[in-house]
Amino acid sequence: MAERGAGAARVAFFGTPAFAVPTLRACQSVGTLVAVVTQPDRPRGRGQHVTPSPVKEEAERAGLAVLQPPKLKGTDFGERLRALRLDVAVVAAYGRILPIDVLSAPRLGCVNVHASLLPRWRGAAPIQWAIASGDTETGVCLMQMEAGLDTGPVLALRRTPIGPGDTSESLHQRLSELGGALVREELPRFLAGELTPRPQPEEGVTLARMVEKEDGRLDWTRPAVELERRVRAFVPWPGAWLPLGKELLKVWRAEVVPGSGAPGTVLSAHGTLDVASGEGALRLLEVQPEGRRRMTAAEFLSGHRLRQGERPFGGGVP
RNA sequence: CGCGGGGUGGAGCAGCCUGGUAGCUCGUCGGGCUCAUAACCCGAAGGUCGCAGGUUCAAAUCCUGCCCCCGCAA
Repeated sequence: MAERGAGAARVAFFGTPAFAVPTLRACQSVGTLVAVVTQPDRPRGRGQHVTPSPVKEEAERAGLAVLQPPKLKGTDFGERLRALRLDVAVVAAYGRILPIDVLSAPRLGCVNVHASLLPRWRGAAPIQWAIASGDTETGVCLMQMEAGLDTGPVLALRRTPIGPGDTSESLHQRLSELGGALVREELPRFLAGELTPRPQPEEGVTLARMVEKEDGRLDWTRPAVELERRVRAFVPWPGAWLPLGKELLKVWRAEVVPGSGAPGTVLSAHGTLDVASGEGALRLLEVQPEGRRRMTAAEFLSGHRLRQGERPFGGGVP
């Protein structure tokens, strides 16, 4: 079989959310995109309108063929991919596990763009858990996929620091672009056989499980530093939140301040809203009651008279 | 037609069920008090109650339609 130049490489792309779009564009610049695979249009958002994925929208703008198989496992999809005589498939946040027959369909297999420094944060929500855990550095990995979840050898990576002001939104944005750059620069080298797959070490494996609504609940018995990280980690979804009467109060921005008291106790309600935690206090800077817009703590306090010593947000201790 | 909350002086809210004088906290302006202050006192300005129609002697309030914002869900 004759060597093909990188520009002629036959590439398939698997991806779904906005995170994957820069990588999709990178693939276009590296080879010939034979197929773009994304999740089926689903009811989304308020009103539950059936909406195409960001990747599908981008692919259609570019006039690329889009495939939206509802199922991969136990179908002939692997076979259909094989028929495309692919050199490689690039996967970025596709959102489904690829079965063996799909992974082995391209000549060089499938490579994945993963938003963490593997083996740390394998799994669904690496960005959120990196922030929530207080990591000071993260990055993107280009890895060779195998049957296990994010277990394959790493081909190349890019690092980026996590700043004290980073949120999942800002990191998401940065890593998304870094992922695109990674593929644009390293995929040609992979195709040329210039990259050495490095197996992931056994040490340091962590799993970034999918984030649930409940993960956003602020537990006042925890240290304030941890609560503040959750605020940044779970923006924009599920958001850090507190029960307030029968409703939810979302916390968009907060900072750690000195102070102590029974967890959940309001320490200050004069312009600033400080609440005692298990260690230190959390100053709520920007909040959002259900059905209302985001507002500063001072605005919130104008209409919700809270007093020092109250525990309006649940105690954290039953 | 997925479920639900909301749009009231500059800000955040109450009032709506049970139509009948536009209310609260803050801010703004003027004055006073205090060594001082997130303090306190006195006074003032500022509102087509999202838009349009309807019912009524009378609509922020009841009915209909529309616009906009948001939570749940994903």
